[in-house]
Amino acid sequence: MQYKHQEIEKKWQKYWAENQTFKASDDFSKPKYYVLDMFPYPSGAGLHVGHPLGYIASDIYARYKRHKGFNVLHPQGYDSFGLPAEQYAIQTGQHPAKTTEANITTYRRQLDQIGFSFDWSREVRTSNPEYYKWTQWIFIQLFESWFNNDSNKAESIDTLIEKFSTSGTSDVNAACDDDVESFTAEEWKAFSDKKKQQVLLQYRLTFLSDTEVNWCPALGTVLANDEIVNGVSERGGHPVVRKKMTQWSMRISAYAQRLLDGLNTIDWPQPLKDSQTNWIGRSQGAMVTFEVDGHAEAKIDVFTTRPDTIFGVSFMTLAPEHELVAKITTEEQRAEVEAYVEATAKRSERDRMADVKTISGAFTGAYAIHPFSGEKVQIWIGDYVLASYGTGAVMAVPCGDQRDYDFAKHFGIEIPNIFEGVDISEEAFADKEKTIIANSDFLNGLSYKKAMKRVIYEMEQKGIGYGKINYRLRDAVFSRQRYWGEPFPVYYVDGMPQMIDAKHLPIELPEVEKYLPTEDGRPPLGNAEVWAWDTEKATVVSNDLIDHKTIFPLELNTMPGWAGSSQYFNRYMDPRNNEEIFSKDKIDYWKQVDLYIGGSEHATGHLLYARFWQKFMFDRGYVPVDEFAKKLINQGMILGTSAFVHVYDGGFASRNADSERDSSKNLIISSEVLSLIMKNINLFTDLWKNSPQKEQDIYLKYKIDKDTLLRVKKVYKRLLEAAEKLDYISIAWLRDIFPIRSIHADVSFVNASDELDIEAFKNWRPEFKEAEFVTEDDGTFKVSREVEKMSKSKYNVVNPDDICEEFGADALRLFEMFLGPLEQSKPWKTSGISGVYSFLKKLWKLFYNGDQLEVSDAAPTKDELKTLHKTIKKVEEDIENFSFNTSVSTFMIAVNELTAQKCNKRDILEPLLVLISPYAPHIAEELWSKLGHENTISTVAFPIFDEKHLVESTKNYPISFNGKMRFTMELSLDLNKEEIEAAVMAHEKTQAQLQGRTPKKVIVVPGKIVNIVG
RNA sequence: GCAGAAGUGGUGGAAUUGGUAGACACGCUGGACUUAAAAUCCAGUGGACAGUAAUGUCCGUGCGGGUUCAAGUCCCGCCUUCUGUACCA
Repeated sequence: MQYKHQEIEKKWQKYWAENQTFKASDDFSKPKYYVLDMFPYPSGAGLHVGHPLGYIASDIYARYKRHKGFNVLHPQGYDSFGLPAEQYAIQTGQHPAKTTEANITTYRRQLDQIGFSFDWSREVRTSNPEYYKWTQWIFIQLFESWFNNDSNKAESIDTLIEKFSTSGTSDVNAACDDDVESFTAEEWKAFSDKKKQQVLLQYRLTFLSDTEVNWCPALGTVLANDEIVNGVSERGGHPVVRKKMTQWSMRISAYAQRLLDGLNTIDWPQPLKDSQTNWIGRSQGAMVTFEVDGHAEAKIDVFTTRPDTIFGVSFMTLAPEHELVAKITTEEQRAEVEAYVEATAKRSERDRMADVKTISGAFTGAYAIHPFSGEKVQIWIGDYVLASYGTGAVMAVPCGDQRDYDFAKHFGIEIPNIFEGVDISEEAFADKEKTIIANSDFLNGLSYKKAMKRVIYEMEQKGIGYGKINYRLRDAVFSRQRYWGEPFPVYYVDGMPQMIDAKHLPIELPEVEKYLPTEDGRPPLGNAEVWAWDTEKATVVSNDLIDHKTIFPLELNTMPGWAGSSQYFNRYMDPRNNEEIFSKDKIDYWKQVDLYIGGSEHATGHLLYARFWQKFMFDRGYVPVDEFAKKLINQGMILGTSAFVHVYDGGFASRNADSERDSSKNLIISSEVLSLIMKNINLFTDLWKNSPQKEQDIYLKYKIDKDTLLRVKKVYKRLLEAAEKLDYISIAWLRDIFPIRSIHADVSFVNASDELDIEAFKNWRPEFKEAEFVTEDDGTFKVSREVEKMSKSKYNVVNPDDICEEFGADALRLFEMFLGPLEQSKPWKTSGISGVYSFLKKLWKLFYNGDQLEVSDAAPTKDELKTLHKTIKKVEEDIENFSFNTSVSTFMIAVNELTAQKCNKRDILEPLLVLISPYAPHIAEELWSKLGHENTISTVAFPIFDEKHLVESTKNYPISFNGKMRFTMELSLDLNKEEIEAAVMAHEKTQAQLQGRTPKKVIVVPGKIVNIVG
């Protein structure tokens, strides 16, 4: 019997589905293991071979853990709300639910054919009402919570109301809006109901606020910071402008410190932790208040990380958008300031970012009062100060900050030096460690650290400032002006948001005619006709019925993409529960994800938001741990190996002098021919110019040998012939230049030896139908290769369907792992797959002799046992270290050795199959059943490594001389150092190496190496 | 600019604590089988030099130094590539 991958793989995929082999049980007595892949978005393009890489790795690990006796949870589902389906709906009018469903079907088929051990009974889809019911539920919980800075955790809003009614705001230390007012308990009690709601909204963990948002006119929506790349939308590259809108936000900033601290408790890749740390952007410093001269009511608050340099302040800079600008600008300066403000507003975010070098600004004419010295300092505006960071104002210390320094130099502002023994004539001095403060009153002579402490103390004494930790992390905008997302469970009474009672959830997405924003600029849900909340019947009713008494309008925004993916990992633990988000006993058993695998692009989006929600859920007692994923691995990207053909792009020598260059007549040159031409371009030009030279002179002039000249002449002749076929005389040869245009060829037309199927290429690209192809000497045409991202536009996409068809899922799985370390990005080359495919055939042949299954029950030999146990050891270590590439090599070595040993012993082959089964599950199941087993191999115990089979009595010692290995020598491991040395010195080759010299030293490391020095 | 990762044959990569550099595979070369091709199998394959040959010598892990009996691996300085991030006060 031959190894027939197609038959075998279909058979076992069917078996697994029918027997629900990979269904995770809720048997709480077994140890659990939770392996999760990052939530896939089912795109219309389907999978390419790069996508399953992480899934294969996690699947191997999941299967391995089953062999190790764990109750494994390995679910899969779909992040099925999202922009592409909606964009498609706008273009075609098709309901996004429909296209999403179709995409999921394709996706599922592709996943199934790779043989993943997913527990599909737990599948979730974020766009299913039964699922988003719980996304809405969490939103309500956030609304009903506030963050108590004193307890450092989220609490029910009731405890805040309690505080307000007993002691007003005096006892409240909360994460809240900046502009909250203070009141007493009596005042609180006297507030109207609406006023109370307004106040509470400033404290809730999800809240409405007028925020400056990133508005993308082309997409008609607001984008989060991480959805913007270089000032344009990540999706589609559309421009983004800043705009004020009323939006739901999430008070993630309350968790900044805990999100930072939590990073120390989880096993995540350092680069990922670093980017979260950066994103959170903690900086320690002080808030300082500056009075403005002549404006008693105006105060400028600044945040600084260098309060120790406060005596170096020689001016202040406000962001052009700062609210005080208009107020304090003097009449003389007004025209200039207004012109500058207008000019900055016009500049797009992108321009501002691209243009970091240009220094610009304007003097307001106003002066601030230095809080310590009482001196007057100029107030400027400049666009290097960002309105959105800190307070939108800085105290400028030109001697200690390069940007302030540059600004001061540019505008001729004074640069006082407050550092001892430092020259600041060329640049600012920012080295904290070497700082000694001078010319600074009470700070003179102090180091950075001491000055910091002292100055903050003085500020607090004088009431002009205080020590503060600032975070870059902004509250996350949670509203999107989209159709295809979770609706908010919110209606509005008198402009105040009200939560719909959790028992009425889900609030389902309404039907709309058009998926675009309404004509008056409301979000797409503004098109819905049945979108009002009847508080008496507790149901969604027609908009006509809105009376603002019992029937109210519903929220028109929807939730962002990250809403559904911030809780799905917990929902998988109990996905069909309609009573609770998950039951307590299940979350207590499964707890958290043990291994999470996915791409690094989610570093500051999904992975930060999900951690935030988890911490919130932990605070409110819903989950037992405050980090959702113990260990995380970023799989690298699989890149494509693009193929290029090179089209000659220069002139031709024509028969008819005034004939135009005909664009349909092309010369396409094979890659090795091309490099010969490039290297010897001047020789070709000389050949064309017909300057006859002696061969000897050519060799000398061009420094080439006879063979090269011969090749050059051959190629030259072929080029002439090709030009002639195109009706030209020749290429118009130019000295030093051979113009070419490189164009992508579809990789499916190229074989393992980089040879192009010319006919296929011509059919694909009809404009080259008439082109002449200049081939290699052997008549083949070679493309050149380059590694690029895998993408349709580069024609280097490889589809896993084709691979599964031709080589099978097992080969695909093995090959993806074999390519290289999981975390690294690496290029895909389909030709390499033949290696793992023939490995599978060799494995098959260990069991089959022709059509005959031949497996012996005889006792294995010592060598066979050694091969087996060395493989067990290595493979187990590899899996534990996620070094899957090396275990594939190990399998190959094992099978090569067993083949050489002609081993067909059951006692060897059975454990070998278990080892291989996580990697190549189909062939393992098939051979396992052929050996007479009735049950699946997937839960058979992993073989146990036994050291005794690897114990050696001798060692083949490498004998080196001055560190260079010269020969090896078989010696007993029982020998001690002296005996080894004696044996080595006695060896004739040693004497030959020494040539009579006496060694200075002989290093003997028993069991390892011998090194003779001298 | 800052942060992180990585530079090893023609290619992907291996060498887990400093101890035989290049495992395993692709590709290539030669051979067997075949009318032929594919598939399969066998042998060789880092470079240079010497030798009919067995074999031997030298060079070799981005570059330059250092530590060590011994360095791809450790230390110092530089170069290149990739990834992330950026007027963050």
